[in-house]
Amino acid sequence: MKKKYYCSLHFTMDLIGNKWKPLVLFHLLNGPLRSGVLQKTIPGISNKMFTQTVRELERDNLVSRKVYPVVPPKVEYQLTETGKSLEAILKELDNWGKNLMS
Amino acid sequence: MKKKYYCSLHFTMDLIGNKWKPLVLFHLLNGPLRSGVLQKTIPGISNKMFTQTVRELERDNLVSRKVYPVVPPKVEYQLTETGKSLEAILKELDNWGKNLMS
DNA sequence: ATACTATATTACTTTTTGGTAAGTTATTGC
DNA sequence: GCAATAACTTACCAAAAAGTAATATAGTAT
Repeated sequence: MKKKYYCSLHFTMDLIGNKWKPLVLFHLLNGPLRSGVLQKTIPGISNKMFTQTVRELERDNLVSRKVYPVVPPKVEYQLTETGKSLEAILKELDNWGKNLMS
Repeated sequence: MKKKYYCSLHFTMDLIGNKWKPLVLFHLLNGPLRSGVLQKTIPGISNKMFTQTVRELERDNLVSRKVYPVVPPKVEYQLTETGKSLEAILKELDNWGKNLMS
């Protein structure tokens, strides 16, 4: 570990504490998605931010990236086991928002 | 609501989807804290970011702010009912990080 | 040979975030 | 009357994040 964390929540926030990562992970809960499909499930995310977000999630071993050697390219993203371990939390966050919005 | 959300998780992330807010909320789980004490529980947060974070949490009704009319000033922050409803999630996020770090 | 496809990457600019340091307040204690 | 106190607030600047638009790739279909 490069950085020192004063508590484990701090570590968690460094991994998924931004706006887009939980959304990307959430949309992968039902199984792998092609890059383009995943991106379209998240209106408002720019091309650049999408790529950057999945790159970081891949680096942190929360999603895996599978490239099919075809043309035009086909790339699929799916949750790793670590990513899947966030399932309950992601659904609770979604539900919490649902209750609060209504 | 000003913004349109395409899913409730998006709404959640707009409320608490940054690095500091979950940390502030987490440290208030055990009860109200004075401003200075709360700030010191979060090493690395600057004065400005701290103030800004609690202001936004207050605006969004996740924490309440109680000012005691004394000199020097005394200000306490505590979770609102809405803030408390995040307790389980915050603890799970902390635990998730704990497992992953070790 | 040109256009089309999906998935990026890059350069450039704008916007947002964050840090530092100084100032504010109003009373008490010296 | 001056310093000390807690909790800000502000101005200024630097750094980081994010948006836009152009470009790359390499087969296949026209």
